Formats: sequence, structure tokens, C-alpha cells
Amino acid sequence: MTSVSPKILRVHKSNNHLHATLRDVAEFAGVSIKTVSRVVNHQNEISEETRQRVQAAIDQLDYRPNVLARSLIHQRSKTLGVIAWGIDYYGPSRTVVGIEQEANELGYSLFLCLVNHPTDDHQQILDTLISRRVEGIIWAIPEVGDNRNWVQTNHLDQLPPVVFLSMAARPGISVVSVDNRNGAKQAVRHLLKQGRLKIGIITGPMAWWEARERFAGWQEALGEAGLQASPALVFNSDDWSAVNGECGMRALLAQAPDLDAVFASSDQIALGAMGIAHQLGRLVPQELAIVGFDNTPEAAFFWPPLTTIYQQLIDVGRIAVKNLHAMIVARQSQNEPLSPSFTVLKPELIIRASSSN
Amino acid sequence: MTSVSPKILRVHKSNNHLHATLRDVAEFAGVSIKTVSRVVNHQNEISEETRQRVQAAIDQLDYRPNVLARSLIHQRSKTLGVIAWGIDYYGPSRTVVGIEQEANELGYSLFLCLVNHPTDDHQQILDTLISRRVEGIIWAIPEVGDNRNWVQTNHLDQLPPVVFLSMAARPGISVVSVDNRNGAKQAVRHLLKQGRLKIGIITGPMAWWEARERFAGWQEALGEAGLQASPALVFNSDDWSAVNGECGMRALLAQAPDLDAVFASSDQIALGAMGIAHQLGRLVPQELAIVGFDNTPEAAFFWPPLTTIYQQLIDVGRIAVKNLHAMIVARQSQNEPLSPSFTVLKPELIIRASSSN
DNA sequence: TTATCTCATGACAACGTTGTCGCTAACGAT
DNA sequence: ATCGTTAGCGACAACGTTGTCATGAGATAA
Repeated sequence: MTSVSPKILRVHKSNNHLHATLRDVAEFAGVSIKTVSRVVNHQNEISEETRQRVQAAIDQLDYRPNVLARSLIHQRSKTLGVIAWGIDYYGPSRTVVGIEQEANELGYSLFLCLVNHPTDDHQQILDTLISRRVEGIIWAIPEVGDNRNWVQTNHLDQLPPVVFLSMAARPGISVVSVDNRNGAKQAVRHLLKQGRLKIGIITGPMAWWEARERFAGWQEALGEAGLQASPALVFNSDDWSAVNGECGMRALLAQAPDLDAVFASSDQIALGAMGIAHQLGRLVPQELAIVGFDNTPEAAFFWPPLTTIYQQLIDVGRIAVKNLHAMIVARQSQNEPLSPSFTVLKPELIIRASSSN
Repeated sequence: MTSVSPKILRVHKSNNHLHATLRDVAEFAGVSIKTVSRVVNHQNEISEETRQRVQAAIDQLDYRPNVLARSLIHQRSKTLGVIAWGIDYYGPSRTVVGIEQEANELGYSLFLCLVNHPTDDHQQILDTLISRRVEGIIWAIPEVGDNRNWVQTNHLDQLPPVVFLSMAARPGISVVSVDNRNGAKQAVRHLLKQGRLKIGIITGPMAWWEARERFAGWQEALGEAGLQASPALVFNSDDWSAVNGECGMRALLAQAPDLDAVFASSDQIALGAMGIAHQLGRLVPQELAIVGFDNTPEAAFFWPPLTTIYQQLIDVGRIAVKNLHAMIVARQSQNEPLSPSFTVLKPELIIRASSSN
């Protein structure tokens, strides 16, 4: 516990504000406010001599332009808002990283807003962002239950441009998603190719759109192969955690003792499932092949290393911001608003030891 | 790919701006700007009759106060900045969650700024935040190499208040940290209590302060027990990943064949280490006990479940914002600036199967 | 010489708020 | 009738910028 008080060294300024203003610099350099403004903004109708004198004053006083004032004049805040959930999980946080990177490259600053649960009320957050005059919003809360119904009603056109992440296509709405259904299909097709015939699924929480899509992909892939998607092969999870992988694996082995493969709807679920397989003495992959979804960094080091589906979540974030930026530009240039885009990214199968003979 | 153009329904306003202003509302309601302002801010020197009339106009025009203008007047932006690294990792992202929660509760909005690497240049980010007039900054980039040296030189007092996360105590600087050294000590003491005598360590990257602290804790705990911290028991990682856990475990078993326990400096390192133990046929924990650090959600489901050190990272974030808020309040009330605080949180040992006999 | 032109600079309004102060009408007290 | 008092409301300046336009000095052209 230290308590040395920091020394306060501050250059004398004419006012008692925290920051020097154009006025301060102008007085200091003996020129008008406008002249200083020109120097700050590198406008060139200014003599080299005064430019240098003003620049010296700027440095001396450690002047920093006030972006709030600029935003007010220009009617552009150069900020975006992200409304997200679960950034302490791998997927959501990667998406936010992509969003931040692209926003930064395009010159936007990012307001981060988090909800504790996907179905929490968001009106207050939205109000805050609007009041702060963000130019656009990335809606990164997963689609759970009816938490996207407001999109239809609450007229979207009196909001700044919004890009939604991970939801079903809807008319008039910009969306960036990973093709979860295709990912699940790839997983199950791979298992079929390995000769597996009794392929179970541990779903995610079915209130989630992504969980339903992955389930549908499992169904479709089985259908393609002429196999029955019987209820005995299905376990529905409450959440995406490993606990449910454990429950699911126990239940499936009880329901379908001749099970020879499991598609787990997340890597965490797969992890729990593999733990139970070990406990029950089922060899993975020889007796039981397992595939996950997400490709978390740990998955490659599970025992055995986990076959899984890789989602380009950083790209999801980047593309979302790119599209959002296009919408902002279109709106401000008074053109017809851009017709909403629906972008889908195809995930990739990563084959590891948990599924290959 | 849908392309239905959204219908534009916008209430008529006197100007062509995106948002209604006090002026718009005032004209609509036939009162002065100031009167509308009073309604918006729930000031009471106003008659109930006009209040209702103005409120109706506000609702009609969907007026939202412009926080940028307010910030300008009040000289308070009610925003904070976080400068962070690695939020796609478990630890950093949890910390950010804590920061966001507390900021939100205290009425601040949060600017999120990320760096790709802890040693990247941060000056530009700092400039952006200052220009946006954040009232305080949370420095959530880990201390790596000399990336905190600027703190001494670049006079901290011409910045807004800053709270640093996870660094050694330094005079004049506010810090919130987890006691990594103590955490490592707890881990090693636990192994000693299990009767282990040859306890190796796979460190994190030693450029990191946290890695050095955990190493020091290992050393100290061995010293307490009168044991030799011999170099043969040490493997230095390049990073925190499972790959290094694999390398480390191989190296340690070669250097010290009678090894009976390993303290891994992260859960991921522990995961890699356990994988190699399995491959080499060493039973965990019977022949080789393993302890990790972080308590990631997966750790409880590793095979075997991993004993590890739990850090209250959400609290780190929350406390950091609380302290920052106190600094802000102190500075604006013209008092002597608050003497900097150094807060240390003690982590907890979570005992699971990977270490208990 | 005078008119025109360019260059460097400054005065002023505006962005959307809020704080200060002043005004008017109504009211009660004397 | 006169004098405060108060409630309700508006005019105005200010926050820190930027855009528009005006101004004056000097250079150039007629």
C-alpha cells in the first residue's frame, strides 16, 4: 500500500480548465481562434511563419482538439455502439475483437454495452447509445426466444443503422451470420464418412437460433444418408456448458446403447461428453466418435484432440462493421438507403483424433 | 440474400436533421427552448399544464437529448476508456465484463480500445481517448517487458485519472491486481501437503510480470518447505498456450525423471501438460499431480478435472472502476488529488482430481 | 496612378444544450 | 392603493469547435 502523492506540474493556462482550448492557444500565440483551428486541421492558407508560431503554442499548452465539440458541429460523432452478450465466452469475445479492429481502421471509436442475459431488456442501452449519437449499432446479442421480435415492430428506421449478428434472414434487416446449419452438416457428413451409423446429437439450448440451426443440420445430414433422426438420438441441453455434455452423454448411452458417434453442439459440450465416455470406459474415437462446434483454442488439446467446426468470428465482426459503415455512408449522402444485406459465412471442419479411425 | 427496401416513416420536423432538437420541440409546443429543457430535466418550476403539452411534443417528435452538447456544457463526458489486450482470452475478457458492469452502474459509457500485442504502441489510442474527453482510463494491458516504463516519464498528471491493472506497485500510481505470487504459493503448498517433493514448474512467458510473480511464488513455497528450487525443475514458456504445456512437460520429464508434480502457470499450459502425461503413460494424479492457474470454465471438465487457482477477475474490473470513479470525483471537487491506491485481491485454490490422492 | 487580384487572417454565427438572470402577472399583506 | 413575493416562463450567453464571409495588405495588371 503506497501513498506517495503525485506531483502536479501543469503549464499555466489562462483559464482553470482541465484542457487547453483553441482560445487558450490563440491568446498564447497572439492570433485568432480560427487561425489556430487552421493549423490544427492542416489547412494550408496560412503563412509558414505563423504556422510554426501557433504550432509551438499548441505543443507548449499540450492542446488536444475536443472531439465532442467537433461532433456537435459536424453532426457526426464517429462512434459506433456494440450491444453484446457473453464476451467472457470464446465466440462472442472474438466477434467483438473483429468489430473493434474494423471500427478502429475506419476511424470509429466503439461504445461497448453488455447485457447479462440475451433476453434482458435492451431499451435503456439503446436510449443511451442514441443519446450519445452513435452513427451505427452492431447488435451482437444472440437470438434467443423472442428477443428479436422488437425488430419488426419498433420501427427500425428511426434508429441509426443497425447490423444484426447471427440471426435468421428477415426482410429489411442487415445480418451477418455463420452458416450454423452447414457447419453441423459438415460435422455429421464427416462422421458418416467414417462409417458411423448411429450418430446422436447433444443440442444447445433450443431457444437459441444457433442451436436450432445446428440441430436442423444434423437432421438434414442424416436425411441425406437415408438415416432416421430418431428421438432416442437426441438430448436437449439447457445451456452450452460441459455439464450438459455430461448429462447428454449419459442420457444418450442409456437411450441408444449402440450409439457410435455424437455431434456435440459446442466444444464445451463435447468436453463434458468425452469425460463421461472415459468414465464409462468407452474408447474415443474407436467406439465413440465425437465432434464439437466452435474450435476453441483448448479443443486441439483435449484428450483426445477434438474434431470440431471452426467459425470465422473475427470476420463476422469485421464484415458487420464494413456493412454498417456502408449503410452510414449511404444514409448521410441522402441517397436511397442501401438495401439491407444478408451475409453468411461458411464454417470449416477441423478434423482431429476424436473422430477419425 | 433479401433486398426489401425498408419503408421510411419519419415524423415531419421543421429541419432536415436526423434527430429532433430542443428547438424543434419548443416550436412544436409553442414554448421556449428553456421550458422544454426544464421538462426534459424534470425541473419543477413549471406548470403541470405546459409540462404535459411539452411532454406530448417530446413524445410526438421522439426527442432524445444530445449528450454531446450536454457534455460540452458540463465539462463532463460521463465516459471512461478501457485499453485492453487479449479479450478473446478468458481472463482479460472477464475483467472487461467487470469493468463494463461497474461503469454502467455508475452511469458511465465505455470506450473499448484493443491492442494486438501488449507491447504495441499505445500513444494513438491515448490521444483518441483524451480527445474524446474520457473522464478516466482503465489500463488493462498486461505488464510485459518495459511496456509500463512510460508511466514514470510521460507525466501522468496531464492525463485523466488512470487505474492500472495487474502490475507491480509503483509510487504515485493506482493499481488493482491479483496476488499472483500468493496464488502460486497456495498451489505449491497444496502439492506439498499431498506429499509431493519434486515439484516442477512450467512458467508463463517471463517477460510478463504475472509469470514472474507466479514463478516467485513457486520458489518461495519450495523455500518454506526447505526444498531446492533447482533449474532442472523449471521450464520457461514463450506464451501461455497448451503447446508450451506439451513442450514443458516433455522437457521436465527428461530433466527430472523423478518428477512427481507440476505447477502449470496457466490452465492451458496444464492442459497441454496433462496431454503429454497421458501419452507417456504417467498416471495423473497418482504418479504426477498437476495444478493450473485461472480456473477457466473448461478446467473442471479436463481429464482428470484440474486443480487450479481462481482469480476474481470480475472484481478486479469492478474495483478498478470504483477506484477510478473516486479519483474522478476527487479531482473535480478541487480537493487534493486522492492518494493513489494499491489494491490486491487474493486468489483461491480450487482442489480437483488432478492433484489429490 | 488606379483597378483588380491574391493571400493571410479575423469576426461572426452556428451546432444543441444548460445556467443566470430578468420579466410579467397574480397574489396576499399592509 | 401600494408593496413585496412568488410562480412561470423566456432572453441570452456560454461550452469548444468549424464554415462562411469580410477585411486589409501587398502584388500585379491596366
